[in-house]
Amino acid sequence: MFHSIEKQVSSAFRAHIQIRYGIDLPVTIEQPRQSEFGEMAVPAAFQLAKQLRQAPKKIAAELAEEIGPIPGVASLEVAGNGYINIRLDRGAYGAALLRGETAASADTSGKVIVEHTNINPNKAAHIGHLRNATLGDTFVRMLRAGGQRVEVQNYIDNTGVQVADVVVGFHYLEHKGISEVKALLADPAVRFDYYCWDLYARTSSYYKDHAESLAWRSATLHAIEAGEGDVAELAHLVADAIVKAHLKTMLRLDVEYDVLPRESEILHLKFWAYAFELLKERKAIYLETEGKNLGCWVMPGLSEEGKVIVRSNGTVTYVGKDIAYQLWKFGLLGKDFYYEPMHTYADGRVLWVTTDQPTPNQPTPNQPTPDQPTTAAHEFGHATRVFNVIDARQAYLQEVVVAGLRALGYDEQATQSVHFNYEMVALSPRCCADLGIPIPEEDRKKPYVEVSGRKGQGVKADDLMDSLIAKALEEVTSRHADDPPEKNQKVAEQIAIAALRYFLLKFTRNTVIAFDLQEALSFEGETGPYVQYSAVRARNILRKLAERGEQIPDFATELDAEAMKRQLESEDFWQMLLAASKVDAIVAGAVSSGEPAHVAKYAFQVAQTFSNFYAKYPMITEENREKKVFLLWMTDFFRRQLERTGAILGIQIPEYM
RNA sequence: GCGCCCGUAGCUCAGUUGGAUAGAGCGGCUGACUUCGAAUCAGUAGGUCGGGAGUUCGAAUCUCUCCGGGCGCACCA
Repeated sequence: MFHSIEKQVSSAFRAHIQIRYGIDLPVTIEQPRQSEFGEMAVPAAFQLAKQLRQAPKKIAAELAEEIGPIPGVASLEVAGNGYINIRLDRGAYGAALLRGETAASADTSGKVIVEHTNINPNKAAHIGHLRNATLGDTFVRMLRAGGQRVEVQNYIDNTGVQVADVVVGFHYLEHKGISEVKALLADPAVRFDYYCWDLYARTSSYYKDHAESLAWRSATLHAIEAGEGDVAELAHLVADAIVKAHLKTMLRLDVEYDVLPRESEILHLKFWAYAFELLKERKAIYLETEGKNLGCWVMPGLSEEGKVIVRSNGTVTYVGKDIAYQLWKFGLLGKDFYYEPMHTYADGRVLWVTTDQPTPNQPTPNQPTPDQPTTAAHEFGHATRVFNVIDARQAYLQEVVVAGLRALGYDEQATQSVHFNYEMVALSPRCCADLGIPIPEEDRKKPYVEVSGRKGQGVKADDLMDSLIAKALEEVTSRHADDPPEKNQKVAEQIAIAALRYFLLKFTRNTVIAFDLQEALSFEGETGPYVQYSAVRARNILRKLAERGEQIPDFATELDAEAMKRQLESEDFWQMLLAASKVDAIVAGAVSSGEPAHVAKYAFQVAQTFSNFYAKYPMITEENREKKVFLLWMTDFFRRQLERTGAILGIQIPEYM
């Protein structure tokens, strides 16, 4: 609602300025610092002052005088040195919200691909992976809330060094073959992803002590790349099992995907070979004839020596494969994967995985069948914009990929390739102490410490969630001893996930998170559970009313524009309603700035506003009928807005708290 | 050495893309549960926005410089 008026005001000013001064100015709308100044402020006069060489105050006066009526706006006034402050028509605003007007603006500007999670399938997920997935998933929800078509991809590097190292562990260190690993997988007492976590650490440390054993790694990599033999089969077995474990972990957080493109298919379907020809043909890479990169295919430009794309032994680097993959995402490769369904989510959405050959009797994504209803357009790739949610430390490699697109002449796609970067999750020294991770003396005073996955250090995602759920269950049970345990369990899970997601989202992307277990376990203050608690309280009021034998009023018939106007004369009510009605504006802003944290912050603010409202205005005992109905409507409105905003953050509202 | 990021209240962080009197949570201190459930609310203390210079009507935000921290710059990903 707020957002649509904002857009109207902006375009009205833009049009007027165009006619009046012949200047095309994209008019921005700000929020006045003080609420007494009104609901919106237009600083356009300041920008015009430079070009017109006139005092901003004079221009502002002209604009305010001449612009004429704008729907929803009650008055304009010039303030300060040249601000135009805008007051909204409160009655009309409230009445529109009462009617439930929603500006459903479907974005038709093509499809967006968001690639996130991308965990190496060789061990259990850790806290850093959760930041990636939570950021990516929330951004997807934000885009979808704005009407955007989004495809979620989770790239699986099932042929890389990390998988090879675990295979080395099984094969050379533990002398386990396919049947032994299958036995491990079948053993309910073994958590395979945790097992691999430790095995990977053991392999890494073995390499360190026995440098000659690195030959095992390259032998394994070659076997995997060739795709034949027991070692390759073992690698597939491990990677597939770990991918399933990751999907399960992510599902606990309500994170879902549309398709899993796998590196093995990029290799087998010769995506790289095609991209390689393209790069050579368009002179984006050259064969180095001297120096340390002798015999390599190199992309020039980004660093002094250039970036090696193809090694002197003929194998392709990760960046090379990523260029091919990025081309495919934009539909520029002229090749496609084959697909098969891998999993069906609770809402019927199907998760597809790539394969290297057509699977008989399986519906393919491009040919939906009657029993395979089309929920999204069943054609993967062909995006107009691509967001790659990847750790900031890989910025250089992402630049190389984009430079590759540009060198191939795909400037448009290069600009539409966004590295959605974020800083790492480190651990606070206190947290390391809590977890028994040894840290060097000089690190104890640092705000955070980066721990090593190779050493098997870190916080496993599932362990963290388990701790959060245990803590939440304790809290829930202490308040609801009479409720059935399975219900309390469900509530505890919702609270734990909300706490976790909110914790990971409240920091802006370029802030290093110093993870602290005690802080993450907190359910008070600026946390996910606080947001949930507000929504639950709003719902409780309406339920309490029914328990007292009162009907929930039919708001639309009992309140009209006049009643709204009367009630909203109260500055307090007006400010509260205003705060709660800005979801669309906030989400739109957060999408353009690429900051899910802004949505999290807003959710907290709305929750806080409601808590304040709740404490200040008892409503069940309110005697003035109109006011009572209004208060109840406000409560219901808050509830809806909190649920909506929560849903965008992936936070569910529990039945009780 | 080159490149990118960061420095804001005791702690952890926001700061609407250059706007009006710098905000929040935690922690501290005062208060509020017989009331729609206190995972809450009200109040209070706490700032030379790392230092300096510049750009202009206007700077936490842009430029330069210095100080302090982080991360990259592989024929790893």
